[in-house]
Order: sequence, then C-alpha cells, then structure tokens
Amino acid sequence: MRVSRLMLVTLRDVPADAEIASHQLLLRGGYIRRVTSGIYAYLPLMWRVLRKITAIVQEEMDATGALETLLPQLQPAELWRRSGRWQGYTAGEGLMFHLEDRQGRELGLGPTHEEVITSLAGDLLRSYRQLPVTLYQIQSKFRDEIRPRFGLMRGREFIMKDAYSFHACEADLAMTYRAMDEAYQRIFSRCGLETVAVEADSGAIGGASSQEFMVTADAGEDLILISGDGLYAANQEKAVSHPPKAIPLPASKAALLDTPEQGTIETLCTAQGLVPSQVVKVLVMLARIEDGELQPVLVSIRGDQQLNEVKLINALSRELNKGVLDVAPISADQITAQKLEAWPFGSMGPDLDDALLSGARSWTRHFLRLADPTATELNCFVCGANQNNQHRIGMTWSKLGEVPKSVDLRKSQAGDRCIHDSSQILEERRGIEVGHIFQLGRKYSEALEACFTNDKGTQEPFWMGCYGIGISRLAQAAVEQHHDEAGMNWPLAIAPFEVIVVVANIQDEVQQKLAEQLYSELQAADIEALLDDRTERAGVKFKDADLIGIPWRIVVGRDAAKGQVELIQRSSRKVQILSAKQALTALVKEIAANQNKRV
RNA sequence: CGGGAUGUAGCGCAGCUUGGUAGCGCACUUCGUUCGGGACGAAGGGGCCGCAGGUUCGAAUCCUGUCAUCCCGACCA
Repeated sequence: MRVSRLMLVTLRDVPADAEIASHQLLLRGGYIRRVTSGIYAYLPLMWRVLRKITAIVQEEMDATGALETLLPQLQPAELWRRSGRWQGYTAGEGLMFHLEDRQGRELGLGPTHEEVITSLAGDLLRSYRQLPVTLYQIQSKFRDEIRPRFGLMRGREFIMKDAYSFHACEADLAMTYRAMDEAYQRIFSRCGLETVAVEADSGAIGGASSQEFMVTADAGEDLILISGDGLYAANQEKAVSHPPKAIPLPASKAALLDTPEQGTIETLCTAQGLVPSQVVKVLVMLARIEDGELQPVLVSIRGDQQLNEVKLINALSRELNKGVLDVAPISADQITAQKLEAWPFGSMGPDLDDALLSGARSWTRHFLRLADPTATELNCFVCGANQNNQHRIGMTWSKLGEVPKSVDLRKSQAGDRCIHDSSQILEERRGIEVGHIFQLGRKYSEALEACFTNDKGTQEPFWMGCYGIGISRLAQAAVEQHHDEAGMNWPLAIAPFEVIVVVANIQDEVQQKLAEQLYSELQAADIEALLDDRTERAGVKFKDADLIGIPWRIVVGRDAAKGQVELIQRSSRKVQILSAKQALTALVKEIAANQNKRV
C-alpha cells in the first residue's frame, strides 16, 4: 500500500477529549475517529489491526474445535424475559439499548448472546451424543455504558468475540473451560501482550467460577491484586485476604460517649483517642431487587476496613435468593422522601431499630443486617449509640443482642496477607480486562428450558460456559502497553503493516527507483509493506512513521546511489545500514522468526 | 444520576469581563525557495461562534432555556 493512497490523516495536536496515551495516539495516528460518545469509526489502519487480531482469535478458537457462527444483534425482549434479564438489563443499570418496532414489540440490541444461543442450542441439540458443542462469533456488541470513556476501552459499540459451550455434564464443561483458558493464553501471547489471569466476580452474567485476563497497564480501569509469589491473582472485586490485625480495645463497662461533630471514623478516633480498628462502622444501604423491591441493608464492618460493594450484592442475592440490581448508600433526602423521621447518621449502631423504617412508603420495613467478620470478631468495640452525637464504648456483640450474619464483605487491599500463604503479601497492579471466561452452569439452560436427552433417556438442561474477548479493546490495550513518546509501537503480529519503506526524497530518481524496487520485492516476499511515497519532507515522514508504529522501517535516502538503505526497528530504534538486498533478507528472516504463527 | 468544566474552521486555541458582524497556530490550495527528524516566504479557500428564544439600533459577547461533549463521583454518614 502506498501512503499517498492510504487516506492517512495524522494530527499534530492532541485532541482535547482524549485522556490516556493509547486513545490520544489512535486519534492522532488516524486509526479511529469518534462518531458520538463511546462510538468510533475504525479507519483503514485500525481495521487491518482488528482483522489481524480476529484472525488469531479465529485460528485459536478453531483449533479447540469451536464453530464460528453469526447471531442477530436485534433480539426479542421475550427471550430476555424468559432468562429473567430483561428487567435487569433495561431498567436497573440500563445496560441494554432497547426499542419498539412498528408493531409495538420490544427489542433489545444485543450486549451479549446467552439468550439467543441457548434457545438455539435447545432447538438444535437434542441428544448427549451431539455434545459437547462450542459456538463462537465475532461482531459488534452494544452496551449503553453509564460513562463511556478512554476511546475503545469502554465504548457503547465495540467488537467482541463471544463463545458459548454446551455440555452433558459438569466435568465436560470444566474440560472445555480449561481448553479455553489455554487458548486465551495463546491468543494474548501471540498478539504480543503481557497478560495476567485473575479470579473474578461473575457479575451480571452469573454462574460459578470465572477468570479474567488482564493486560497490565497503569491506565487500566481495574485494580488487581497479585501475591508476591504469583500463585494468587484476583480482581479487587473478588479478592480475598487476611485483614490486618485489630488493635484490641481493653474490655470495660459499656458506657455512653458524647461525640459531637464526630460523625466520621476519622474525627471520632482523633477526638476520643481511638484507632479505627476498635470501632464498628455501620453503613446503611438501599438494595434494588430485580422484582422491584427496595430493601434497606445495614452493614457492620470494622472501622479501618472498606466495604466491597460487589461482595455485598452477591451476599444479598444469596440471602434473599433474588437478583440484586444495585446497592447505594441511603441519603438523608431519601429518608425524607419516604416520610420517615431523621436517622442518626454518624452515630448508628449495628442494632439500629427497625422502627426507623415503620411507615416507609416504598421500602421494605425492616433492615437486612449483615456484618463482615472483621466486625463480628471484635471482642470489645466502640459503635454508634443510635442517637445523634452519641457513641457507646465497651460494647460486645452479646450486649447488642442479636449478632448479624457474618459474611466476607471487605475489600482486600495491597499489603494484606494472603489466604494461601500468610507470609505472602498482596501487591497492587492495574489492568485492562481483555478476556473473561465463565462456567455458567445451568442458569440459562434452566431459565430457557434448553434441554437434551441424556444417556438414560431423560431430559436435562445443558451445562454451559461462555467466553469473551474484547477485540477492539484488546487493540487499544496493545497500544497502551506498547508505545513511547513518539508514538505507537505495534507488536508485529497485529501491526497494520510489517514494514514501511520511507523514501527520504521522492523527487530523487535514484531513491525513488530503489524504493519502488524494494517495495515490489517485499510484496513478492509476502511481507506487508507500506511505501511512503508522499512528497513530504523526510522529517514529516519519519514523525508519521514513528507515530503510526509500524514495527520495521526501511529508509531509502542519501545512500541510495550506493545501493544502501537503513533498516530500523521501531521498538529498539536499532539502525542497520545494509545493501537493499541484505535489508530484504534480514527483514524476511526477522519477520519469519517473530510472526507468532500458530505452532 | 450527582458535582465540575467546555462548546468559535478538520485539529489545538484566543476573542466574551467593557456588545459594533470573527482571529491565531497546525492542516488544506497555488507559486517560489528549501529538502534526513513535523521548513520558509507570498497569495488564497474554508466559520448559521452548539441550538432556540429574549434584551438591544446592533449579540460569539448580556439573559433564559435546551442539546452535546469531557472530567470527577456515584462505599466509609
């Protein structure tokens, strides 16, 4: 391809709405253009990158025996109602774009395809003899994100590979899950990315075990915790660890403390000479349940610890045996709106009276009470006295009466000791989630009554797994992990072109001729080459070549008369001065050695 | 959804306080010089100043509304 024909539009200035390096570089390099918030056009260079990633994914998926397919993006609400997710995906977080057709039928624009695929599988797969089957597709997905950001990292329309597997038994599912894990490791490594596999929360998808693949990068949205020995890695949403030891509060008689203006852990401890681990913090939250119920929740946790909202949502789902859409702290305004008396914010104890909820307009009229073990394990502590500006010291759980149910609700943090080996300490890294694999179990097959006949002749719902890779996000993550001040630096396997031949001065006939010849030879050698034949000055072409990040560059310049060119590696900036022929041979060798083809 | 900010040429920005019909840099076109790290000179083209109302003889500028975009937050009461 000739750069003069490439519609290459590079920007010198950084677009004002791009925050992170990869987003800025993709815009500046003419790879993407924003069409509207969270929605991007993939320009020709980007499309080549995406096709390369796609090809690697297809090869590795095909190698596992998975079958490629293409499913509709417009999906009937009916199907989503049957799985019980219509409400959660359209109301709640409102993640799904949805619309009505001219007949008034409701449709959703697919954020994922469990429903469609499961109902298809139910129709097509009748016997255990047909199992297992894994289907996958690569196409645009739609999610009405609360806050799209960072270009392709969190878009509202994005390209994703999703795969779904169907099994006659759980053990078979586990086998495919492992095969997918291995395929994913190969995919990311072939794409030239450093990734970490971490334990993850299953979130809205549901199901038992799940694992995320994170591209490590400082700009990552996820916080991941990794043990020093590398044996444990988890998303912070999911991570477990030993909390730091509490500093014991000497046992004493229960007594009231006057605590004016001491409504936060910090002010309370400073004023009373306490440390946060001697205090039980009480948070009041409101959980929105999928059936529309609004359940007030009272959470007790040790004062130095933080609540992990994801763990809370999961615990609530288990307690109530119902889906929980979200939880949020209750505000004073909401209490007024419920026509309730004011609550003693800043002085609440674990035994806060349910009477505060009597007469609530739309809330359930009792608290669901949960406590983190860091709170329930305290022998003696300080907590709110349930009246403004008063706390209680010398409290024990027996003095409070009922002990709330103890479940892990705390957020693990860097510095915590690990569960698998308490001599290991958790370290913090940031990551970009590029893949996620789940063992779904029978959640969807049961809901959608997708069954097969087993070897005993009886009907049984499928065991299912699902496996996603964010293709467009992966492309940007690659830039985030591989760039410098001058521009992008694509891993060879996913670069839009493998080499760019820069003619320093296109008006110089000798240079032009040598470059053209080299360009045809490269093509003949099956190397994906760009020829920068623009009438720009050399400096401009060098800057552009750095920016768009082609892994190899051949400069045909002042030594062309001697038949010499420069061969330069983008990543190392290493320069070799060679004859055109030697350069070609060297490049063919380098590329053959580093293409990361499937082995 | 809450808070903050910003909308002026393809991109980056000034002008707005103190109203008088729009400017700078990059990019684009033409000519000349230059030609290995984003050249220089000259001459050009391109803007319902986000949109809608209002105030005014006159609005990019003042007022009201609205839309859009970006940032922070949406657990520690």
